[in-house]
Amino acid sequence: MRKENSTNSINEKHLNQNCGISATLSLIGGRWKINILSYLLNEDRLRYSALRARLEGISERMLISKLKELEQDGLVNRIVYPQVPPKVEYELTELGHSLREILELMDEWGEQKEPSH
Amino acid sequence: MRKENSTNSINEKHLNQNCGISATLSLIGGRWKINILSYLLNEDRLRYSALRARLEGISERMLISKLKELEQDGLVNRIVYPQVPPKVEYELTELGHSLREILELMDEWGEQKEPSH
DNA sequence: TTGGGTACTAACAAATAAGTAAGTACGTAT
DNA sequence: ATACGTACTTACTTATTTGTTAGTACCCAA
Repeated sequence: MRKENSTNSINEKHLNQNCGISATLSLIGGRWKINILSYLLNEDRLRYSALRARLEGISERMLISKLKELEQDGLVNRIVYPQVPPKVEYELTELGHSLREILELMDEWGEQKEPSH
Repeated sequence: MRKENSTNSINEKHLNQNCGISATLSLIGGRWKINILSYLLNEDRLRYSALRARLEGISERMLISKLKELEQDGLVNRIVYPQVPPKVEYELTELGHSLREILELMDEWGEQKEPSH
């Protein structure tokens, strides 16, 4: 779905290869990923439906799509229980956990920047 | 230009108010901002033309637009010298400098994640 | 045989971000 | 009078992300 050779994606690729920050942002950026990561940091394992309940306003398409990206990027594990109705849980990988400090710093920074505003 | 009451922007606003990480990301996210910030962290003050030279592939429209956003968000100061041809320098504000630790962590994380790949 | 619960999928539409190309302004130098 | 250097601006196009709506699959239980 992404155009490999648009200037847009060439620029992105180039920056990701030359700048760790860009590379990091490309994994955790976007509207929902950090929230998914945050819930998983605090609650260990969560079922798909539990995540959906916590992420107010997210659509199923977005949730699935972001979970899939996180999984492909090695930040999240998907655990399938072979039963009906289906049960699927998500948890952070070790790499995912290693984001904790960064996320906590960003949270502090964002909160003290705008105190209740 | 932004639609105040699209679901998209409502979701963003809501998250930014309830999550420091989202708020932080909304200030430093996107394709170019972190690179601008990085150069200013390392080189103190830079002229517009110096920034443009460092940011390979950026268009003038993007550079100006990102600088303007950074300025409006209080991360960057714009210093105008009243002379012709024009001379304008950019530097980080105190708030901008306070991102140093976060950016350094993200850089490390991004680099060790994918060692030369 | 109809409906329920859970985790998805697919086709489409809207919104936003990023990029392209061509200009503007204004003193100064030629 | 023309051209130059610097920091922008404008109008427009393309790319990418996000959201909407309506499904699917599966076994079980009534």
